[in-house]
Amino acid sequence: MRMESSTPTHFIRRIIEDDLARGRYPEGIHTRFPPEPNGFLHIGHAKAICLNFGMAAEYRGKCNLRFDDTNPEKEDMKYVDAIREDVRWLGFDWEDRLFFASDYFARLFEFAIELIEQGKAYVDSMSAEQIRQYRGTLTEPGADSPYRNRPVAENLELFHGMKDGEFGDGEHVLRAKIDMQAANLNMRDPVIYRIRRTSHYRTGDAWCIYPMYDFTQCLSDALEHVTHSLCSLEFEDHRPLYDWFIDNLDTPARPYQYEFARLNLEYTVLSKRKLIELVEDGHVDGWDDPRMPTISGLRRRGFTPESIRDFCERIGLTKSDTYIDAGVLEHVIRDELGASAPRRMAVLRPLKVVIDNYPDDEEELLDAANHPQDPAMGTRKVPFSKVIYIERDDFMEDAPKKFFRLAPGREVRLRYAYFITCNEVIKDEQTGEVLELRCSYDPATRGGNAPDGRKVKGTIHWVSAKHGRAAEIRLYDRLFSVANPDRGEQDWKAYINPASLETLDHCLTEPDLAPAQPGERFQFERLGYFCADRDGRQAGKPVFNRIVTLRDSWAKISNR
RNA sequence: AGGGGCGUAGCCAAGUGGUAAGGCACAGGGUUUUGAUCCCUGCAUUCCCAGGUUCGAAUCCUGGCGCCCCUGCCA
Repeated sequence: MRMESSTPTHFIRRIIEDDLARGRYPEGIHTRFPPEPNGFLHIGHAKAICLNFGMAAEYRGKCNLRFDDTNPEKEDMKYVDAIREDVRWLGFDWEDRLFFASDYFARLFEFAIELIEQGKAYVDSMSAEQIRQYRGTLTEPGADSPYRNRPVAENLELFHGMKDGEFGDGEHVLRAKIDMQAANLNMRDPVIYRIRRTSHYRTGDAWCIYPMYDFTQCLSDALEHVTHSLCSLEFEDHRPLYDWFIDNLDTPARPYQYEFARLNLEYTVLSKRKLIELVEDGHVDGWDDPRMPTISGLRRRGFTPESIRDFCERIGLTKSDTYIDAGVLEHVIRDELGASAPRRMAVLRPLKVVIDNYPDDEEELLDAANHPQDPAMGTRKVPFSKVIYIERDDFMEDAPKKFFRLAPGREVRLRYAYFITCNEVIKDEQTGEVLELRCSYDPATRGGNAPDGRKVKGTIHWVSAKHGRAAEIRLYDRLFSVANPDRGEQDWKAYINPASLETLDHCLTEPDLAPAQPGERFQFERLGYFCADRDGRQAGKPVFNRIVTLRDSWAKISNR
């Protein structure tokens, strides 16, 4: 149950409340989510999305979606489309505030001119290699570029020349003139414009110079009147630079940057580079492979927007490096689906059961509740007949006392149906494999209760052989076999779990499941939560993804 | 001549000088036609360490230790 005890507070919320209390933002706060459209969003981005849109919603402010697209070499429209879809799917709305840094290229250029005119930026004509050498190191100061004191007029002429395509890539860059001795490397005359003769996915060949992140981010924030610019910890060192541009330029607003720790999740990786590698090397089936920590992967797996928002709320927000226990993600989806998913029966690994004393041609429809705690979800009819299939795991020939399921001579309840007792085990003479069970049923127990008050400890699920429908079911396990693949002795890829996908091709479901639409979620009783996959359309039979298993205390007991 | 951050339970995380919230996980018990759900109960004499200030310290001071980030014309 979500017995939330007051919304958890965190330092960002405190900063905002303090600002509001001081009356600093009579128009309300303004945040933004600024992804670069060079890949797909993952659960780590969800944390930032929930924070930015969440704070805006909570304090009746606004949140923009802004594509930070200043590097033409990596960006593409297909990513902006995917990102828009993912943010919207998560439940957030940027209304009419969809922005692109590339729309600011002209204004950013003017800001650069303004800096040059003030003598606070210069065109440097050293090579990338030289610039690196002049930058110094972590412990040694940098040295001024010989071009550092170029006259303003010359800088202006050169910068216009850069813009007009008079130079090749790398011939010149524009640098902010700050302090080559600064202890903070970011302040050692950072490059703010570079020449790149590459078509931009939005501006085409209109520009051949592109602004750098540090210059773009703060000014874009200012242009959009962002009040609280929230980003991850690795940009803490960039804050002085962020402030420097804002302080030295005539901007329409004064945004402030605050940093929080990014998400790390056990048993997966959350870096764009690694995710790309998983896709390109074929370790997974694409960006939306249900094993991927991408938003699209989680969506296809069967996670709901609500569960992901709940996750982001539960993990907290601080500045300390964290590794979130994989159990938290499992918990949020179980929690939601436990309350909302209709129950159905499906058998993953069928074992034939013949009920000898049941009439050969008879069949009947039994009432089954769609949800044990929620009568409002109604009931359905489940067909029953002489031959059924049960889960192979629900039968043991030599069962320990603690095993409550079916075994020779033991009686169990077939959910919503009858008590049955196992009388005979038919095995393959060669292999010893159990082929089928011969059982008898007690007609008096129809519906699952014995008039004589007799109790059975086990209740198992089943599907009528005659009425069951074939289905393919995909079981997913963790993508990596260790909690922190980044932190091991070996390369992270050495820890990829080779058994992260198990496809079961001969599953049987109750007939009600045959028309399941892609995206529909169910609890298969006693097994877990499952989501119909789009592949079912082509396959001609339904395909279900296992979202997560049910908690299984028997597994814990039997593993001991 | 390095700079910037962070250390509270297995994992997260409240706490801001008044005697360690909460969640996940885990363990035990109860209810149960899902070994599910739900409901109880337990789970830090102590907050990275050592000194100090104080009637009183996770909170303040001093000194250590550990971990993360920073030397792209990426973001």
